[in-house]
Amino acid sequence: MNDNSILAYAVLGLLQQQPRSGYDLRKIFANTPMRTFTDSPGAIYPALQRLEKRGLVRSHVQETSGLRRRRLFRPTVAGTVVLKNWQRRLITRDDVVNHVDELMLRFSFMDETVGARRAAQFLNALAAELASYIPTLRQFLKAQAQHMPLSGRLALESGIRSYETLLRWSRNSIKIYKKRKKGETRS
Amino acid sequence: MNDNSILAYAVLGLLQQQPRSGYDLRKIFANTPMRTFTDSPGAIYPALQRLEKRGLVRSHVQETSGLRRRRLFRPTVAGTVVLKNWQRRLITRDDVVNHVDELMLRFSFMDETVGARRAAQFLNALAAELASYIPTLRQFLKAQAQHMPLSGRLALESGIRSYETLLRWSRNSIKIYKKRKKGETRS
DNA sequence: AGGTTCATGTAACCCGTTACATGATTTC
DNA sequence: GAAATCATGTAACGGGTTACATGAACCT
Repeated sequence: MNDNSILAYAVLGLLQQQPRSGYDLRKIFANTPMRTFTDSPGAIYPALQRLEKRGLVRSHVQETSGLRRRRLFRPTVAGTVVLKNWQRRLITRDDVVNHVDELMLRFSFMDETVGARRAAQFLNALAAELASYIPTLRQFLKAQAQHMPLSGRLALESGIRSYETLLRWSRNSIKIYKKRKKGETRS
Repeated sequence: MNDNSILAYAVLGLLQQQPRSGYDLRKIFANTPMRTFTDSPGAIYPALQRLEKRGLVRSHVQETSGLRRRRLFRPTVAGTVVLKNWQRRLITRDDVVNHVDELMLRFSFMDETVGARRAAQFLNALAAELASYIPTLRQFLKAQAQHMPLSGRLALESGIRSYETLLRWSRNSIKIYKKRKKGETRS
């Protein structure tokens, strides 16, 4: 079977927090910083149907009195497993080059699913991959700068800075997890 | 007719620099920081066919002696117009939220197509849109932080920092364009 | 002669986009 | 009772992904 789409994983992560309807998900994708995901019904409802067909979520119509009919979805045990396995995948160069958004999505639900220890491990792996990737970009820029127009050079510089910011963020976040761990063992 | 895909615009921009074959493009997408684009033949060759069907590029087989046959593509006048119009589009909130990559691609060929003045205008518009968008993210984080798990908070913080870095980059780049302009008028 | 690289393609599949459609419930 | 919102769907379309396929030229 195929891998789930990134939208499907976003849905699975949100359902992990609490049961929600398709419309609930659409509202989240429309009104929060998760608006990078589509809130189109033509994407959400088919995605939910696929998840259910694959046995990763279960749904039943809510039949409380006076309310509009809502189909509530919640993850199955298999769905939770699939979500966790996705989050625990090794971080590859390809992830860093082409799928940073997916990496951040994997991370954003980690506390609630695989726990703080795993989250910190994830950050360490991410920092390592970034620390190895960034120099290759800097090297390319240095070698090619003279042959590139100003806008091209600047565009590349922008990409590099973005990765550097992400590296600083991940190192800083690692510290925060360490601090919190200390606080917990003491209390 | 439909808009061209972002891959199609990347191709069009590269052909604007010099005539290239599908294989040339694949090598660029495989071996340079433009590797965010696919180098799959199943994407490149159909994209070139569509561009030709739409009259935006023209191709002819290179018939030099002793070489492997190569189909060289170059933009038509219409293709150049379409590329420039795409680059000159107004920057929207939606661009900043969902299509930053496309914005950077638009910018990266600007010197060679619409010129330095337009590039500087683009940066000003980008900085303005970012300066208006970032506070809404900060506000959301402040309001929701207490209801969010640590990893969720951090993921959002990462997104905000990325936008802040982009804003700093654009302001810095504006300065560089101003400096270069001064130098040119003086010389 | 055989392997590698060059070079160009095709076809099935998946899924997000866009647009349309329907009806119930709340609100004024 | 009209408009807005809630809520869930469907269908055509486009284009990237994956995998397969073919053959010429170059290298050893």
